[in-house]
Amino acid sequence: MSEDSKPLRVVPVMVPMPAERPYSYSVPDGMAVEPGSIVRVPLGPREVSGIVWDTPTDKVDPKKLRPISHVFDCPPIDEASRRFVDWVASWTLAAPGMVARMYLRAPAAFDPEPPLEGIRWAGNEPDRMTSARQRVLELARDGMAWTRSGVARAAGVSTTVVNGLAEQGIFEEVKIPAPPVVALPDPEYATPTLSPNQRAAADELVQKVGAGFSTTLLDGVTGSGKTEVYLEAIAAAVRQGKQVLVLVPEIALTAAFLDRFHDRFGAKPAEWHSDLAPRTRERVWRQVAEGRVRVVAGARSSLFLPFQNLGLIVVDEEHDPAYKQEDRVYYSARDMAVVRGHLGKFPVVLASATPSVETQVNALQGRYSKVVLPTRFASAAMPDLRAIDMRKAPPARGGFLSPALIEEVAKTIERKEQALLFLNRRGYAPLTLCRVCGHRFQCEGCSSWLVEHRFRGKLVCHQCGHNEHRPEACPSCGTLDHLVACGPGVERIAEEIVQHFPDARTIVLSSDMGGVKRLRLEFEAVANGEADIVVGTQLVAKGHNFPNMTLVGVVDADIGLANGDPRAAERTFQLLNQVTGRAGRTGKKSLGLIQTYQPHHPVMRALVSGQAEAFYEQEIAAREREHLPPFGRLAAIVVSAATRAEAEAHARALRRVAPGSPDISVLGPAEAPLAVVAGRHRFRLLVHGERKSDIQSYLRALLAAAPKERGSIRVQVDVDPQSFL
DNA sequence: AGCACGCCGACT
DNA sequence: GTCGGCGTGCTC
Repeated sequence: MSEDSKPLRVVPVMVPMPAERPYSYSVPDGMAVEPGSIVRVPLGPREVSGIVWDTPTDKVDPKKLRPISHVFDCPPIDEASRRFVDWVASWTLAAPGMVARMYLRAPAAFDPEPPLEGIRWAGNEPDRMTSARQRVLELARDGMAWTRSGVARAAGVSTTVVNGLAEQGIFEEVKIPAPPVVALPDPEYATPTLSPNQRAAADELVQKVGAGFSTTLLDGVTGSGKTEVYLEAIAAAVRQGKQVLVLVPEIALTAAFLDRFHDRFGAKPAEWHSDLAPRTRERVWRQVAEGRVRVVAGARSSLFLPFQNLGLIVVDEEHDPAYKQEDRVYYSARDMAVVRGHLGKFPVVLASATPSVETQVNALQGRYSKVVLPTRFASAAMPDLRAIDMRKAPPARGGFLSPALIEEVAKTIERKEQALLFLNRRGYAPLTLCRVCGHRFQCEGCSSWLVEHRFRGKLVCHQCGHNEHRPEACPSCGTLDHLVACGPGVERIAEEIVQHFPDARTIVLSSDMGGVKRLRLEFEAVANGEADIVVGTQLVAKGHNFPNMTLVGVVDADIGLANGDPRAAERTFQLLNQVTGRAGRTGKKSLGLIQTYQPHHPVMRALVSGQAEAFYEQEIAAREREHLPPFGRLAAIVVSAATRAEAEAHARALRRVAPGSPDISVLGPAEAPLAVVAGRHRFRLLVHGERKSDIQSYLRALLAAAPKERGSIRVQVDVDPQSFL
């Protein structure tokens, strides 16, 4: 039989690199691949993992074709996920290969988990019986398979006892299937008691499960019981045999959610986030792919897990800025969750007490359904909120806390209740300067001040992570002991608190205090009453209930309002609403005090009066007036380079080649507000279009006409930017 | 993204 | 005279 009579089978494979289309590979005889198969392919001088695709590619020179080297024994990436990759790539202008790469983040999981080596009682008895042997055999005699260490631990003996028995042929070797990372959730485990409002809301969500694509905003104040409501939707999906994804903005803080889920389903959901141990990470990935994991609670990257049968996504705290990824592929996990639901023909629930303006408008205009939970559940009362006008009630010299706030802290701890002071700034002081020569400590690589972290004795750049020892003498004039810290961070507030309340137990909670585990322990300790006063960054605003916390003080409510971000007011409202909502979650009388120099600012008024509607109306009207999202479209183009001149020249070049358009305009370039980050100088262009403009096509045309990115120049496109730094 | 190839400075 | 810096180009 002649070689060339066989038709050569060629398939497209999406490889994890910035290629615009899949590459073509030949399939060796006898190899079975299908769209979605995960394969190993040669790529240049190395081998990489890729996904067999199903969209046509350009004709490739047959001489270039190379064969697939290996097909993994792994369930294929499903059709909906493949279309999702295509869609995300096309929306964000990222290379499809780079989006596909996000599905391939657990290479060790492409092969099946090896079964555990186990033993089973073979029916024999040992020559001599000891009490330790007796205990092992008591367990093993029922004929169940055990691991050696498992039966040893259960019997309270050392594994040498088990091995000794094994040597005598008491056991037969068996393979035990790899155990599940989490138990199966049981939707009938605990039927919840819901208020009439919650019941109605839950019913509405449950109806949508299994009924095709829909997006629903679940809008309810902090403490109204949103979680219980969407857990019912999850139960419905699980009953239908579907997989469920719960997106959470900050997985480290979801211990409380995991517990509530366990109370409802008798098992925890699988977690997915960057801080997982590698082994766990692989097992979760694999078991999601096999459909063994039913429910995942995860950070935004869990959108790219290999679900086989996804039937519901819940986006908790949908307004949270942490859903926006701003490296490599720039995407909004909230928006992409809706896309994923559309492609997978299943419902998406967006939950928030303070929905984003975009989501509000989508609900108002009927694109999303809206389910409202108006009141706090059961006994939980809303905290009494008051603004402290810092112009009238200034703090003592050198301090940052007004007497009114300090007095309330005193009363709170006297009642044996807990107080929370919130300041969204890590470290001790955001700026250090020399009182003699005025020298300011700045990062060498960034246009930002170094933040003093007194606890660690370091000056740290919050932009690039650079840190140095805090010197005794000014590096500019050499004067000793004349460096002065300017402004407060949480550490400094804690210092002030300790001065006022030396006998109280004060704790600082900040994201720079270690990994997920450490933080969870700290939160647990606070919930158990092991602290009287908590000083925390925005970490404390997100999703943890402290039942005994009856006072929340916002140290500087104006922090987020100063910058030129169009979402500044909205963000501040959301954050402060969330943090003040930490108070009084179990019905005790509670108080929220907001220190501000702008007590008449619309944000403060909306917070104090509880009139969120009026505030949102204003925000929505302003967005509409200025044709800002969702009434218009935005994309940022950030040009960075090793020198300011290169970055500026290239940014200007992009501006020059920008096509004319009746409905799209280009603003800039302007130097980015953070002009230098990690040694790279940055210029920004802002592309602004009308609501219906095809901004992606416009951007593609612009980039196609752009001069080549030479030298250190990099161009990054951010469609629907959330940050304007 | 990763990797090799290729052309200019300080060293065993 | 070589080792190695990272600029440029390519990967089915």
